[in-house]
Amino acid sequence: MKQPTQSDVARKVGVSRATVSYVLSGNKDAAMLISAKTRTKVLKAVKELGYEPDARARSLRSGKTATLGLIVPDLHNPHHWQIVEGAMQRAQELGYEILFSSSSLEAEHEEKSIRALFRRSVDGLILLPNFIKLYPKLLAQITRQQLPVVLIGCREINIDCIASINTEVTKEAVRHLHQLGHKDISFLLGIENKTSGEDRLQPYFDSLSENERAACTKNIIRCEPSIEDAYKAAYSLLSKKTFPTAIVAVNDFFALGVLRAAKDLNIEVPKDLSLISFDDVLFANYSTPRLSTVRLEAKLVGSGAVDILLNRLKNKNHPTQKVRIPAKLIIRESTAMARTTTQKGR
Amino acid sequence: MKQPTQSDVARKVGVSRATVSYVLSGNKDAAMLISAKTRTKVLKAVKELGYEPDARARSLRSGKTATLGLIVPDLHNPHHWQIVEGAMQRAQELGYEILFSSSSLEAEHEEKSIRALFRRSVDGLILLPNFIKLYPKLLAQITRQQLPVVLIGCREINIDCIASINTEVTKEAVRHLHQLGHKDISFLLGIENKTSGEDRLQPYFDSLSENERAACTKNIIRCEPSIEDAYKAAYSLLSKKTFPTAIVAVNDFFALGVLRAAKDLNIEVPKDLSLISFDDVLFANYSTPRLSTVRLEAKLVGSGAVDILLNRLKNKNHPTQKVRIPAKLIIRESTAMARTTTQKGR
DNA sequence: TTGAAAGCGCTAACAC
DNA sequence: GTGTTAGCGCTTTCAA
Repeated sequence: MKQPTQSDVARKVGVSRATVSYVLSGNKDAAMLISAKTRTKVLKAVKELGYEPDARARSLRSGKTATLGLIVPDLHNPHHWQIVEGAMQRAQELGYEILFSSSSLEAEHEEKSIRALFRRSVDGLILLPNFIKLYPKLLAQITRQQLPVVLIGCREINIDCIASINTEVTKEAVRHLHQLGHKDISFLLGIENKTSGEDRLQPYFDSLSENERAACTKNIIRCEPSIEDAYKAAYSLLSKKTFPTAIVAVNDFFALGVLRAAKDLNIEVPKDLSLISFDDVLFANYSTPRLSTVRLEAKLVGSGAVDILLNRLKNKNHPTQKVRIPAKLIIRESTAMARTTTQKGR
Repeated sequence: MKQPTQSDVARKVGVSRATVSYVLSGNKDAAMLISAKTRTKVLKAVKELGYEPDARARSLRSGKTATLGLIVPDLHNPHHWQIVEGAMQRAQELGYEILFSSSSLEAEHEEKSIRALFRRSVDGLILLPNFIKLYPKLLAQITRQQLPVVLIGCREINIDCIASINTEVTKEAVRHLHQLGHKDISFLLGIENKTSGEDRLQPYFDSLSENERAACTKNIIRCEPSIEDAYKAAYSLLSKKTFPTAIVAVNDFFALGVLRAAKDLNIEVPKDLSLISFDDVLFANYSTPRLSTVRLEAKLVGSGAVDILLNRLKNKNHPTQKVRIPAKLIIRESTAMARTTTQKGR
């Protein structure tokens, strides 16, 4: 049995296809023109047949898809899920759908994903880019076709974007650590271009004292973006004779790896080591110790991106929108007064 | 500037649209018919113009969409993400796309999501159902249109499905606990119909001794599906004068809540309380203590679902496929010998 | 080896 | 108020 079409409905009621279209289209001007009697008859037939309008045909004709594309780098990081979740919820509220794909941290995938969304003719794109700089051609195509894009993370000029602002709050985090007496603070983040978080490096650096900065090179630790890699990096760092009194981890996920490494080395957090991270994912408040972290409001970023994109769709000439979501330092249990000896205090 | 169409390419090369179609279609019979010279000319023009075939038009005409629908109940549970990830990866490998949506644990959403996928004319559907029993009409429509469906979790007769088999391994988990001397084992799971895991209840029950079963009613704890709810439920359970020596939690997420509640009540896991859960999500191996858990191979379930669905698409008359992915008990640090006193041992 | 033409299911301008 | 009709961009016979 095949899916019923508009014609089936029209035939059943004894009206033309256009009438059915008018009844079902959200278009109010058109809907007004149909008599109540006809409308109810049509609606009844639609129900009986279980008719659903074909979105492809509809959008092919109307030029609108009511669909937004969303690409995130990878699915391992809960932070990205939150963004997706926020975007999907908001889109559904507003009658849009999200076509979502992940680039799996591969440049090639990212390009493929974008092309796929092109083919499906999305009305607009939300991008959390990793590699897009590598694909100027693609970017050129996006602009050439005037496909509205909003970027998550504000880097490019003249493109709508949304991001949580970490600059001030990162400084605040370091200040918090300083106030607790920490003078040797490491920063753990992902390989460049593989994870977000580069934006937090500069304010971290800026907040350090001159002395600290001198030792800084050895204090910036980079690792691959899995929790296991973070664990290993932290393990190796904390195995040294002298290790920092505090670590700033670029996300809660990494923090979990650090926590575990500390535990395995019999280093107590926060007594022997303070730890502060970014995201405030769900489990941050349930780990032991609970994580002091910077809440990034990822869900808001996701939903905000949808709002910006829809604004842009309504008004092509709107000036560039740059939305900044304030991040917030949440102090829980993973930060405390710095230990005084270089070695951990037993 | 508008997206270039097939005609633009044809015009540029000086051939007909059909020729362009032949060159680009995966159809080998057709592709063979085109001279190498023409082909390269066409391909060159395609590149120059940045032409991408319109998937809507293509599928409208050909009747195929190369798109699969996937619906999961909610996005909070990492288990579901793993399924999505597995499915997306496999689909991409095989040249299919996944249209993914979440029903946010709401029956109404679930229905809406399915309808939305209908409209987009997916070739098939992968469903992790919560509420579908409530929508016999929808189910009727699915079968009426002969839309291939694969269910995650094997309940319905005569529909393709894939699931991890928990029966034996759940018994094994309880046996493990028994061997450690546990005689008072609670089971923490979600509200019926809101989370998966019902399948683990019966084997748990079956594994209990008669004595244990007598006390069983009070030992089956249900809560809403958030980590906070699990925390509260565990907190209240563990606050009682006599509390179980072991808890089986329906997923690792809940286990985290339990762990935290125990910590807050100064109950040591595993010394005073053993804990075993299901999923083996990423962080299960990084919590303190590391979680003893049943690995559900969620990614395999996701990719397997895609394989089953594509099999079905190739062969409508294939007998019903019921694939079972063996689950595996992973003993880590959250289980140990039962404490001997009813109270926790200090 | 290529081209012409029909039509997938729908919307929107126009006619009645 | 409702019907007629011309495509949206593509694939796919059939004919040349």
